[in-house]
Amino acid sequence: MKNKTLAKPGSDAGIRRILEAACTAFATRGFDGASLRAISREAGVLHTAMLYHFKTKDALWRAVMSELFDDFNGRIDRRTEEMKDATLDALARQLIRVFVHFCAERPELHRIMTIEGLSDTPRLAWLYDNHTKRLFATVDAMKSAADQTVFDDPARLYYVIVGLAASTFTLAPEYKRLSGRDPFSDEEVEATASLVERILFGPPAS
Amino acid sequence: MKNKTLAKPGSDAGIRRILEAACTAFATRGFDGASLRAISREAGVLHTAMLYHFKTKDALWRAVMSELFDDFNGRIDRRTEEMKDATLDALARQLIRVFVHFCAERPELHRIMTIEGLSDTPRLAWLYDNHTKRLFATVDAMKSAADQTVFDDPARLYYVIVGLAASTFTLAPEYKRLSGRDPFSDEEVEATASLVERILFGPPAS
DNA sequence: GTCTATAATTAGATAGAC
DNA sequence: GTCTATCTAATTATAGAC
Repeated sequence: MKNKTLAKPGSDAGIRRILEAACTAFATRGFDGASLRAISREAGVLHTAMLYHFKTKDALWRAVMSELFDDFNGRIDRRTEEMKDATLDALARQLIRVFVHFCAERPELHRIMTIEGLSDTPRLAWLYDNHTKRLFATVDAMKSAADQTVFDDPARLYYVIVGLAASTFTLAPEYKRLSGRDPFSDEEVEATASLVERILFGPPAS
Repeated sequence: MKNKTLAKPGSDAGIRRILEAACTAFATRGFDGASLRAISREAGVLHTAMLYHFKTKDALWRAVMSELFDDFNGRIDRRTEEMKDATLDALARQLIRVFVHFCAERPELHRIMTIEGLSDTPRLAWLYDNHTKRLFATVDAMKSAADQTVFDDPARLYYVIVGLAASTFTLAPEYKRLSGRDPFSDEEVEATASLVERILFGPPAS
């Protein structure tokens, strides 16, 4: 037992704070631009404590990505379960909305995906094997709900969805300058969701 | 006159090689990830010679961006001049194709725009004031050619165009893994151009 | 204009006391 | 598990000989 206090010093809350700070840092400054020292300062721990928990910068980055994807996949799975009796068209429209709302709530995932997709690194290979493949499969499952004469290829459909659904959130600082609006506001998120839904599946039936 | 030889040692060709190497480096590894020493090694010059010509890393980055945008704007202006007697619909379709082909030929521009759009830095402010505003104006001039019931907002239209036209080239390493295809091949570039044209303006009249 | 040398800072990572 | 101290290497940038 030893002197087990209410909350272990930095173990639990500390690790969560580290993951949060690392997530923000990797998403805004990229893997190279984010320094372990800056992340640890933000999280309020020493950078040596961070290295004790995560061994290397690479391992910290992978932990961040796994946490983000677990969150996303959980939301997709729950909505799919809720809609198990619905038509494919209704399911696809709902999953697109889950996707857009996730991009708005946690833009870090697609920011990091965008940064890492730019060049062929071991991190991209790891992402592809561990997470991108599954995300792609989720998109692929929706393909027959979209207009087959326009979206005939699953890889292209994937980039249409990501490009349309994520870009105003991913590039929020630029979007704010261009539009004068906050892409994370309720109205803007809804506008994004309807735009993507309409382009992919046409006007809603209702 | 002094001893002016045929080609000055590194002035002309050297500066072009530096700009090329810097362009590639900034686009694949980001501003922070691209080191002056790696760029100079790639360009075959000493990093001190580079600093002599460009003073700072920031100034080198701005020179790269201005060169890229000058190239792009020149192509848009030339095509606009060539089409001065055409309908707006025909002009808009042509400009979209210029845009897509430019993204395929020089993916570095939108790769760097994507990296810099992620967070609010002095570089983003500089980009916006010096180049993005004009690019946005070019897009805005095309807006009445698109379906007004779907693309009612110029800022959203901008991100639809960029998201659709650039993403397979910008994220080429990821796209290659997902699709097994080379996005820069003639067939893929044409497929991208037709997809964007179709989504924005509908099936071609001819 | 080019090169060597170096300043000044920061990076990721390790060792060892506690 | 945390903290101090430190190692090695890399970074941007400058000074000054040629």
